[in-house]
Amino acid sequence: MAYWLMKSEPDVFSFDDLVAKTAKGETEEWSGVRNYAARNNMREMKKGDEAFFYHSNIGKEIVGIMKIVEPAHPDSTAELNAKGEVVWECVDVQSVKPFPRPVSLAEIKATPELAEVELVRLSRLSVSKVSEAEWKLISKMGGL
DNA sequence: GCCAACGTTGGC
DNA sequence: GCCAACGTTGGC
Repeated sequence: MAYWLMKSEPDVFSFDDLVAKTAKGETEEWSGVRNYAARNNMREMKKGDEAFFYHSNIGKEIVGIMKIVEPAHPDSTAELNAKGEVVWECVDVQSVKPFPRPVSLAEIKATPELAEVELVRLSRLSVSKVSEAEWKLISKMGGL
């Protein structure tokens, strides 16, 4: 099983929004990603993989865990390219559980073991990889 | 509001 | 295929 981190601006779509959807038995299509590196990461995702939910701009903290319920499929919101192909893809997600204590970007940056985490190293990438060691440490910092 | 980092575009 | 110009993301 692989681990990931996905960003969203909470005033657009927050972790609470995802929790509400999941409670109703619905899934969320992680659409709108228009970056090849992020798309390639989504293509690598498998059903059952878990991902941190990060609030960018507002909060700047990891607030919970979600899971991949459907692997990458064409993004219904994406326009076709000149050849009529779908370039952009997305995965479907549901919430798993919130962090009892959100883990801020400042905290992550202040933790030497997390210096290489892609959230910090590739700050503009909206879908990034998290190693198992990083996953465990951040979960612990979040109170899980 | 500014700026660094990075991706994309387009001229050559 | 290179590179300058420009646009976007996201932290500060």
